[in-house]
Amino acid sequence: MNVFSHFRDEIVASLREIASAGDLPADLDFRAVTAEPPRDPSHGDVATNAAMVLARPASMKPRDIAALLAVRLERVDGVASVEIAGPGFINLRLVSGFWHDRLREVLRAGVAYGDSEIGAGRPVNVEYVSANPTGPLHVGHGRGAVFGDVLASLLSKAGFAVTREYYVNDAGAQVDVLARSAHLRYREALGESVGDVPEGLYPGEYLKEVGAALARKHGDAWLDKPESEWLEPVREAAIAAMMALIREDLEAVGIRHDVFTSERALVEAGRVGEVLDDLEKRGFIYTGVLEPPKGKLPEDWEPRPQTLFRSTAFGDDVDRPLRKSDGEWTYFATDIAYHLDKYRRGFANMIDVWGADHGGYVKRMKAAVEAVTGGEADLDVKLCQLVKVLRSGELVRMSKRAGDFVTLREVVDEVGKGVVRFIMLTRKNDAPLDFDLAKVLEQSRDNPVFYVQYAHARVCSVLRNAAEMFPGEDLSDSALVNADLSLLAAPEEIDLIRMAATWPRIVEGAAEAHEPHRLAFYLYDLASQLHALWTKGRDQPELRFLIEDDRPLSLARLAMVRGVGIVVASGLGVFGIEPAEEMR
RNA sequence: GCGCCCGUAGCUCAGUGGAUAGAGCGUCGGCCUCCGGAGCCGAAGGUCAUAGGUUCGAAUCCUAUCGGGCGCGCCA
Repeated sequence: MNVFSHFRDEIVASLREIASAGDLPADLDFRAVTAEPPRDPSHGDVATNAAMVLARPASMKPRDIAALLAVRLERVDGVASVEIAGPGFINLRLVSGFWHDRLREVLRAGVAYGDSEIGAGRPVNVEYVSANPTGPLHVGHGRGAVFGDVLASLLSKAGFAVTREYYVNDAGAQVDVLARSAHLRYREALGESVGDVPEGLYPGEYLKEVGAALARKHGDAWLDKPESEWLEPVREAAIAAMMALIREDLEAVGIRHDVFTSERALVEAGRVGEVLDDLEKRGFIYTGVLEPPKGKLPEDWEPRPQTLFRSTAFGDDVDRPLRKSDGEWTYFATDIAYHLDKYRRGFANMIDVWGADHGGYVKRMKAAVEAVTGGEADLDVKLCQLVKVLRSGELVRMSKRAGDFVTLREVVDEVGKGVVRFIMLTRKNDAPLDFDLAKVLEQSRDNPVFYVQYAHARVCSVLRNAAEMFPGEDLSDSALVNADLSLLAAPEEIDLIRMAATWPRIVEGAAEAHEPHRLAFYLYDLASQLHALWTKGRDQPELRFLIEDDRPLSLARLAMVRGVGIVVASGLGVFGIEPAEEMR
């Protein structure tokens, strides 16, 4: 249960009753009414702004509305008291039994706790990674990869029908460069001395294996032959090899896409021509000459008539070219066809995860989606900022093997996939991220992965101790749910349960905002509160989780501690991280 | 020049239009013979870049300015 949407429903129901009794205007709009945790916990458990937001439309004083509402809210299940405060807030204080019920809910649900129906089974397509098939993934790709993957899991937990998609850019000039680079390595594999890799080709050593494989399979069939004879087959082989490499890299961080869509296949199926014909008929395509870009002028700039999409009609700054001077489609043109393809496959909700360097591309893509779907589809583009890889504060320089960047694989091999997945979400997607290889392995509060994992391990540890202290006692979740939870009455205990019971609200909020990093911050806070209470037990033995001569109280506290462990596990589950049983 | 993102404590950053803006690190002071050590409690530290505006209420929304990052036809 999302406690806050539950009470919001109760509040709105009460408002409707008041309206039908004639004490409020009949046609009030309640959308602005919220129910939230008050910033200051001493104000109670749930606060609503109802009286303040309705005052003006109802032409009444906030306090008068609050008084009417308070009377009814006092009778709502779980409400202990209602007070009107400040400019017109209504603060609800809940009975502790309400929180005990939530704890039972956690224990019954297990890691499914926090699952929500707000998605109502609606399909969402999350497209992420989509790195060019020209080499291994670097850490920047890794951030987008983890972000997209966890966002997908989060949306799935929130009740959406999620498809994880990878768009394979296997049609542009970059894959021809790849083919030439692979052919060079092929010649090398056949004994030729190629020297330094020429400017304009991919220098990465990972292509040596591709060249060697080509040599094994095809012998000297493409040696000393014109490019036209080998370009296509070499390209196919190289793309396949690169995609295999990328999928291994993704597998190493625990990512598997449901769908791989090939750009080349879309082009060859004539889908680009189709969508552009349609746009042309509707008058969104014309031939024109663009103004030269301001600022840094390309050296070979010359005014030239181009096939342009009227993206300015949909909020873009300039109209965008669809055809290159060699007659090929621009990337944008194929991307329009691709997004229409997603829409036709049933996705009115699309999320694209891109690197921040593609920021200038967002407006035109949104414009295009609006144009080709008649405004029926919603595209959200999430831009992931750069990752700076450090070791104890020192910038880590690029690796030779890959060419010029730190590969995702190197980082995963060094610190583990769970750490990579968590750290990538400890910042908002649009803020730059420092990834310190030394710090993320520290066992300290400064390291969020450790701190959160330690909370789960500590819960497991307490349970292990309990099993020794109370041999024969059933300590499973289904047994703990029957513990006498009314014994959990200390404010610290209710606070901890309240925090754990906020999880469903965090899930829904993060899912709606497409912001998985919120989960990381929440888990850190929850862990912090558990550790604090544990430590408090040192000075105040009566607060310890296990008290040998008070079995009922110990069982109740085990239920609480276990509840926290479940929520941590549920959160780590969304992150795709295995919760730790112990920290050794 | 234009567009997008960002500007919050000494540093790194949270903060879904709500009440007295939070956390970690660092600094200072205390605690640490514990269910599992890798920590806990407290203090100091803020013109939320600046100036206007909208609102009962703005770090949050709008406008302008300043500062930083990214991008700016035929790359993807």
